[in-house]
Amino acid sequence: MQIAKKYLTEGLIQLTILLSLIGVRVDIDSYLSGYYTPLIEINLGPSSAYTQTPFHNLRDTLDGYSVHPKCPELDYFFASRRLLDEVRTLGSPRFPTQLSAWLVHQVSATDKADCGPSNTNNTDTSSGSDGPGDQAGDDREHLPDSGHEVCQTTPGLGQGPCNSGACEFLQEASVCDVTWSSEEDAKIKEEEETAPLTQLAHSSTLEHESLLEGINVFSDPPRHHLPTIDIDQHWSNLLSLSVTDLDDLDSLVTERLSDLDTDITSAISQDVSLHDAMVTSAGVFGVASDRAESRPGTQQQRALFRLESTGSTHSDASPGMAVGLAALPFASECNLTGNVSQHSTLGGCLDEAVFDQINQLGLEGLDTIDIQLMGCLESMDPQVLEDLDSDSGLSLESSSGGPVSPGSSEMSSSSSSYCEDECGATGYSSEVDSLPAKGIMDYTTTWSPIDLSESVWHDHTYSSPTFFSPPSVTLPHKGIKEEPLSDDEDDGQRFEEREMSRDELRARAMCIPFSVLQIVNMPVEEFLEVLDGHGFSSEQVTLLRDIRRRGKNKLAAQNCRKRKLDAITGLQEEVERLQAQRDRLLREKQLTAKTMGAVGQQIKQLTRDVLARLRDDLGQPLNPERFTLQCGANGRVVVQPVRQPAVSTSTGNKTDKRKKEKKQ
DNA sequence: TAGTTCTGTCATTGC
DNA sequence: TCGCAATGACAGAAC
Repeated sequence: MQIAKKYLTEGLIQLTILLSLIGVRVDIDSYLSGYYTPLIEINLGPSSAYTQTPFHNLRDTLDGYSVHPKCPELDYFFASRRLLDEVRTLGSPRFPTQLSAWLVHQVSATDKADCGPSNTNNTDTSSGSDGPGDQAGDDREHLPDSGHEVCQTTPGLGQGPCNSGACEFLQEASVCDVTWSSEEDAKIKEEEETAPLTQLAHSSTLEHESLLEGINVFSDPPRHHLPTIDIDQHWSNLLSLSVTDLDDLDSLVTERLSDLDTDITSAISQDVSLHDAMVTSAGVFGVASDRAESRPGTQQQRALFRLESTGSTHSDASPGMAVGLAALPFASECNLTGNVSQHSTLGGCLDEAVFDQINQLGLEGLDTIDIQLMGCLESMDPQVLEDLDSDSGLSLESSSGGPVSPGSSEMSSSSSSYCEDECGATGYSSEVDSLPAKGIMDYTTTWSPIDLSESVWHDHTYSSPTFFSPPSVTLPHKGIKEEPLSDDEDDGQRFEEREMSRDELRARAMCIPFSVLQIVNMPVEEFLEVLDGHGFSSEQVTLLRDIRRRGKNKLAAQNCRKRKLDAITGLQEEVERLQAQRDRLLREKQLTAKTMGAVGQQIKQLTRDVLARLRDDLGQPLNPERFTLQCGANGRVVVQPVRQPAVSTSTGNKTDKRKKEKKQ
């Protein structure tokens, strides 16, 4: 029992180490490419109200629309959300590995029979249907064959010792990545057909491998199944793995891990609670088990509840930490583990380790955002939450004209004038900013605590527009704040006229049948054709040219200012980085000086000792003040007279010595 | 009321 | 030569 305890404790320490590594080493591109689909499923799925915000999808993926990459607020928000999402996404594919390790002792041989002899990822349909440990269920709930996948992916996690994902992980982590062969590639193609079934279990392994090796292997397909090994071998492999591959482990995590003690073993002894932990945690990641999450109607509620409970569980952490923690896969598991009273220590350690790592990544900003978001979410009905989730994107889109959010249809209907122009010819961003006031007032009010639409998301999207904008409006930015919309049409018209730009008014006054956006954005050839083909007067032509010039210059100015701000920001970051480097070098310098001083003292002492043992021609000990030891390049040590420093005060002594030497 | 910030515009330069 | 992007400078509005 003692041995088992030791194994389990150390093994869990290693698992925690791996988790901390997960928290640290996040490869964005890999996730975007390798896990893009699950990411989308997770974030767009209704089961996770917190993760539904599709901001990370806005930039590059939606119908040619993209938020301008230079928008600083967007950058910050996207970066934060993306990192958070990535960390959160780690849960579904990675946790199976951890779960497998936890369940090594749980599943008996009978389950093995359920799993089938050859397929390590089959299994345990009961666990699959019931969902313990199944994180893929949520992702695939929306899929027609979700149940099937759940059954088959889950097993890989909860299998017996020989087939557990831990086995695979252990072996693959230490061996497989290096010995990846073409033969396996062939198998990959076959298995890619059944990838949804096996990839989940494998993905965790792959990610761990990548973490260990510092290489992104997310494109790796599922591996073939490895032979089984016994539990002792698992743990020994795991331990050896840690020794060889985890040398660079963060010391902080290691310190935290030292706190793991009896609670861990007791936690390990309760596999059922771990199952439950995985089950309940699945909702957060969008990965569900059928048992716990089979009722779709309760999913959002469960997710929300889980978020709240997570925050309450970690009372020692800041609210933001707690909230952010809920978004993390391991965090939620920790939380759930902590819900089982005996596991609080482990959960706390994991949480702290993970967040220490995250904080080191500079993700503090996540807290502020997520605090606000969760502040809204927690106060709402789950059903409303679901809507708001999309609205969170909408508020962004409302400023950017993006088509993503469900509310966009409403937005476009009410303000189609600009939304048709997905270009984001956002020199006329003021128009876009006014959207919330027109079309989505309800959403705006709902999101008032964050109020992204008002001031945060100034959409200075300067990307070249593909245009089409409706005649009217270049609304000055201030327009939104000044004038609440009136339902009265006359008031609306007057408001519109009042908010029209000067050029728009001029164009209308000159009977120019083009909007400013059209004039500005149309290709030069088309513009020239318009000038020639419509029989405009010289005044009209001049106005058209001026409007086009001013419009383009306006965009250019916005671009220019944005770049300037970016440059300033970059320089500030560079300054901070250099200051930190300077401080570090100064500390190193001081340390080096100290070391040199100590070594010098040692050398002096050693020299004195040696000289004291040497005798001159008269048999007298050598005076350490007059002689010193010099080590030559060949390694020989010779005794040399001390050179007197050429100081003015010692000139007299020098002359005396010279006289003495001459006499001698 | 002065200072700050934001935005639009003009003039200029270089490609 | 023309179109355009980039940018400095200025002015006006809003806070």
